Amino acid sequence: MEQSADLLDRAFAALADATRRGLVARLAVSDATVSELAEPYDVSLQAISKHVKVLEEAGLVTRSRDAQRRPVHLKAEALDLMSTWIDRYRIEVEERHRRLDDLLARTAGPEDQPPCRKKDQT
Amino acid sequence: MEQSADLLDRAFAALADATRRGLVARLAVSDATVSELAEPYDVSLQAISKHVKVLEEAGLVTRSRDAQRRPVHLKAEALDLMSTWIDRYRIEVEERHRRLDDLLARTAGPEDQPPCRKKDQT
DNA sequence: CACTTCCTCAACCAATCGGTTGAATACGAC
DNA sequence: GTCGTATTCAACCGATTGGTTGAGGAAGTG
Repeated sequence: MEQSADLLDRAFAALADATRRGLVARLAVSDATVSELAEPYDVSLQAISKHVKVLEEAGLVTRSRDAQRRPVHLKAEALDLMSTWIDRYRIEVEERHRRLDDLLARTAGPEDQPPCRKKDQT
Repeated sequence: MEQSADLLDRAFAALADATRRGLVARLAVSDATVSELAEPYDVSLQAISKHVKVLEEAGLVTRSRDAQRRPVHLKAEALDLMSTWIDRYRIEVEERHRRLDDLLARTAGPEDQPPCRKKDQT
């Protein structure tokens, strides 16, 4: 297995699939076994098992053992890592946007202003 | 809600690549052309152009036209969508974790605690 | 007009992905 | 031990991905 891939790579890739996002949503409510997770989906149990493995390798879930069962548990840490990454740049660009709007509003005040293209807001 | 599923797919997939995350980080500072974006990377210009296209189809960036240049602009909206999705379940699982800790702290006080099987409470 | 710059399209290739089916493992019950 | 349940492993397949090279479009300059 290629272990060198970044954790963010795998975390984002893991959530790029609607089925896996569904599993995460389900696991946010409570831990569940693979069989329980597979129940709402019209795919094989092996497919869900693969999905859980992807989530596990992305650090999004952990699995313990309880007899034959392998209850899956959602971890907040990887979600936290992703959220932090996104918010860093989201805030940065929103901040930049706000400053640009300020500048435009300031310059457009007293003077006669040619049609000034502000943000392309629909 | 379901309309955004496809967009979430593409947004998460877009950020699953370290190069594209690098482009987003660069674009958070300021808009840039494809050539400028490609400069730090040791791949062809076409490869970066493809990456930008992926970001665009994920709704993460827009492109305008300025003579020959196609300046790329980072949009906060898609980042916001992803952040919102993640935080919903991140908070949910953290909340659940906190409640479990509370329960354990409360119950573990006076009594000696046998391994307590907590089944799915659905 | 030709020339240059910036960028995209098209074809191709190897690797990965999401799904399948079939076999194998791990555990508890009988 | 055998049986049943839960889960994973292995092999395969079609589609997608990230990269390449080569050609070409779009716009400003001499």
